[in-house]
Amino acid sequence: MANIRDVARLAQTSVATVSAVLNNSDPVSPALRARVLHAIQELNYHPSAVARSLSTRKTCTIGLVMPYILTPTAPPFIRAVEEEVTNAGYSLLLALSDGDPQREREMMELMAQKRVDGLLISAGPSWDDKTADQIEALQASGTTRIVFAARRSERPKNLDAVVSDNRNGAFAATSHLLDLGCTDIALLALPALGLNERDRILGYELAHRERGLIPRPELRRWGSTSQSPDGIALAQATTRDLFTLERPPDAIFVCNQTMVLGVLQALGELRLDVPGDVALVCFDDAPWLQHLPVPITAVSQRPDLVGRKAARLLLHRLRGDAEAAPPRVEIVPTELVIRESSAGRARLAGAGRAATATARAEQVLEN
Amino acid sequence: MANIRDVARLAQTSVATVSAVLNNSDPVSPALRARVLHAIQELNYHPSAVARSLSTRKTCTIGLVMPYILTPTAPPFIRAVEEEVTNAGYSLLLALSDGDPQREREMMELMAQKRVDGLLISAGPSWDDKTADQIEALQASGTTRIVFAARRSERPKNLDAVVSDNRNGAFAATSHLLDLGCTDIALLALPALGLNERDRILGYELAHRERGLIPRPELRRWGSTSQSPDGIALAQATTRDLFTLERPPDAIFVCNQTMVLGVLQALGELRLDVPGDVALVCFDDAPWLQHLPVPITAVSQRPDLVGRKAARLLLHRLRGDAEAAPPRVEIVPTELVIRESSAGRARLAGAGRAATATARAEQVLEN
DNA sequence: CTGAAAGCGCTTACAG
DNA sequence: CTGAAAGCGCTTACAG
Repeated sequence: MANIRDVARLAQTSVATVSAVLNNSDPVSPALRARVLHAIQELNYHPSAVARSLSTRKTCTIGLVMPYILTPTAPPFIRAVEEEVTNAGYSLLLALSDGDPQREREMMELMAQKRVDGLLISAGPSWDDKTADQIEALQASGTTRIVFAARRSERPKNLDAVVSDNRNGAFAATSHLLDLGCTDIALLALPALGLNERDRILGYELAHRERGLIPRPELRRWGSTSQSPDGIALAQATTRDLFTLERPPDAIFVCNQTMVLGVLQALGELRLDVPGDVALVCFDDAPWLQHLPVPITAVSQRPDLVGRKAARLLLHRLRGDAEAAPPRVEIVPTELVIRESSAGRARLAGAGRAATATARAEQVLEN
Repeated sequence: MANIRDVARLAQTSVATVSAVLNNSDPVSPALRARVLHAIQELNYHPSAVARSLSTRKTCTIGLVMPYILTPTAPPFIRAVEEEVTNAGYSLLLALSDGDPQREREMMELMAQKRVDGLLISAGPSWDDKTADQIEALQASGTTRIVFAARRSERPKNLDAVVSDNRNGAFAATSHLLDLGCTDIALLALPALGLNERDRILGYELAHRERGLIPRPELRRWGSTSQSPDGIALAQATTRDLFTLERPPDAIFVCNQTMVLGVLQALGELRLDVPGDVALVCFDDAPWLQHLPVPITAVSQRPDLVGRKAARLLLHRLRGDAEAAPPRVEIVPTELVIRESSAGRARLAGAGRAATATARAEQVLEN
């Protein structure tokens, strides 16, 4: 493959001049520039970004390390990050850790060796201190700017972060159910390993506490993060089990979309009516949730905004404008989109639990 | 940041030796190796992959250029690619063109400049000759090995490719509906820009032709690739329109998941029963499709296998084992998963179109 | 405006 | 086993 010297030779000039026309760094006479451009064409020359990076000590590459891509929020998140990064003239190096802390660390080390200019990290649910130490060392070495995106962790402290408002989303969902008069709200939670998961549980509890209530412990159940049939089956079994309680729930707050399918299946088998017998709210929205026979109330997230803001924050730091500004944690609002699976209950209360309602309510509450 | 010379100095040896312990390329005495390792620790040294790449002329990086990530098949595809690539010691550079040929070309040029060892390309729906020329030049320059993945194109010829069996998937779906006695099968197609889209239409037509039938032209409608509410609304409007025909369809083959929501919405409004009045088959499967009140028959794809095989093929070429072997086109089979939305019709035929069926059939036909 | 040369941080014969 | 040196392909003062 041709290099810059070949081009210089063919254009009868020096490599410095070729470099100048390549980067518009120095003025070059039109005639010479034309000769150079022609030589580039002729030789099918593609300047080596590798050599350029070695020389400039910048790779124009952003790394993104995240645990999963098979979640509903991952694709729009990645899409937004990629868009921002590309528009700023950077490339995106993607690494998926599958939630394995060991892999997470290896991937971060690799990103460091590849000398990415910035690193976007979505902390896996099993994020540990060893990983945090590594991040701190990386950050301290001063070569790579780091921002938590979508999933942060308490360690390291002093790291920029952009995440969804999980707590208020769960708080709004739970408050909504309480407002509707539900008294026994089951929580189908995700293993509380990460901050996101814990914040959803916290929101559920705060909504109760605010009214001087304490949710019954037996109503809190653990689901699975798995997007596969296992996740569905577990939610189904758990729901069945909830209705063997002496005092079964009159509402269920489900912490992810996959589990909703299992819950609905179980409720169908038990011939329980939504929302007549049980109100339902889901964390995270999707088109199909609103096109079900009984549209499901959902906490809608904006993973695209999370990605966009995280990328912009990182890029902003990289430009050096805010090099040493104090770390910033941005919380992207979530929205409660109220649909029949919960709202129908208000009407039913008036009508003394008439037949399955058909009218569709769709209001939006912003946090 | 410390470099290899700093390490050599601290360990009181030469850079060649440090390099040797870093790469296990040459035997080094245990004592010296320990000194080197200690110096590396001490200096928090991360060898520069950039410098290494310049020297070795290999970046251990694979590029992936694809149009969309917001489709149901993209995430499992990317996941599999990333996994294979990572396990082979490579990194993944991801670029999303959004289907814009201009961007597609810029991204490919950038990948070339970054000197990726291999390139996985998912041809956008608007793939044009200019892009094909560029690919050919890239391939000819001999630095980057290229494989079409998930979406190929007729040009350039002689390129490795791994794609889903769109044609047979559509063929199986249509044949299944014809076998059930459907005579007027509407096709809700996607704009026929890419090979994938055209193959689905082709499969629909071949199934008819095999029986000496020719589908009525007014039953073929164009939907949208959009995953947004627009895509749903268009499918909804189109479905309504289909039932203003003098002779409306008794089955609909829908070419993607998003459109199914619009179709179901329209059928609901028209108070048409699935599968009693209209049988329904969807290209591409999803968990929620089988948990709907009437589970939907679907052509199930294996985007993960497509990604895995494409990555492996590329990696295999890179290892040089099959450097110059003739190009290979792998077609990954699709499966028809038969559910109530079509299978129910067989039973109804027997029962003289009784009330909505409730039994669930789930068989699998392999192509 | 243009050109010769040092330097970015590695690897890899090559000589000892 | 170990060390000095050239080379990978750029950029960037620096001198003309």
